[in-house]
Amino acid sequence: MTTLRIGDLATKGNVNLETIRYYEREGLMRQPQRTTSGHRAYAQEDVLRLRFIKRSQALGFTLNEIKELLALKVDPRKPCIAAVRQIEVKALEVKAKIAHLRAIKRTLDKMKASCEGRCSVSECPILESLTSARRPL
Amino acid sequence: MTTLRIGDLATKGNVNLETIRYYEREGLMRQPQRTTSGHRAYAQEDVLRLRFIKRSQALGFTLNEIKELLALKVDPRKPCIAAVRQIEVKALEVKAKIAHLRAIKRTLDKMKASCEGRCSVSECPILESLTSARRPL
DNA sequence: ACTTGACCCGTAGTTAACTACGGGTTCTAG
DNA sequence: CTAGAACCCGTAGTTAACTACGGGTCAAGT
Repeated sequence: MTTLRIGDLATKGNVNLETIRYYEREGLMRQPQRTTSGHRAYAQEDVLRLRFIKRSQALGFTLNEIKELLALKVDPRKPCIAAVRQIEVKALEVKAKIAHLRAIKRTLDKMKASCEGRCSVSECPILESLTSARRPL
Repeated sequence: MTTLRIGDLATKGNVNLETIRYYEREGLMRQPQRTTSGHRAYAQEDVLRLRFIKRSQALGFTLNEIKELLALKVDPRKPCIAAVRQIEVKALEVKAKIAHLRAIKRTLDKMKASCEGRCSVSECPILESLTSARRPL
């Protein structure tokens, strides 16, 4: 029943106060009630919404994508298929990123193995391999 | 022996011409010779340098890190141990990123498995799990 | 000679996601 | 009652890595 000031919400959500104002401008957080003097008065529900945003972000969603996820929740009777799709798409994206990073890792490991650090800069196979782009990653 | 104009270098390096000017400002590309009229005249060597930058970038190095790598090459007699270190550090960074993304992937996969897309938005375990941050990633 | 494309420079805009600033009100504790 | 924290707003700055713009000069082909 008690409302939260923006500073309280920021503390509860472990974010900067300015971040909340920013999310409001971007349409991620809704416009809260205001006190007569104009201060923002948040409901408990808004803590959950902020948490939703932060958790989604931790899973790799951009703020725009999170906005889409939040839009889904507008009508609670709607089926959630769109949310499932978003998760699937994101999972594929993450999979692709992992594959890319693994390729990079393999190359770096090979480079590392190619030199013990005792040759001179002009002969170092590592520095040489950075110049010759045999296989583009 | 023939020199390249900035446009030629851009084509050879497969980058935007403005990118080369940017790299010059940032100290990644050296100041090239100039024609009497002030146009940049690049040597073949500069193609290699540009390639070095691009390949390093593809391996996940930031421009600042690349600047360090390039600085190593100033004295060709120096040992290359610093380059090896940089590679090691980057390999660890990439490893950590992969681990992080894998954790995210597992969570996304679990979420996906938790719902078939036929429930309503208000009941969907996916959307619920985004609100309750049980385990921070 | 003329046109058109390439180049020059400094500066400003782009993206994402904040974060900070400044100057003015309001709330709260002592 | 007053100090100072917390809030208000709009705007500007941050980071990385470009990319674009505008207004002017230069080079190359017909």
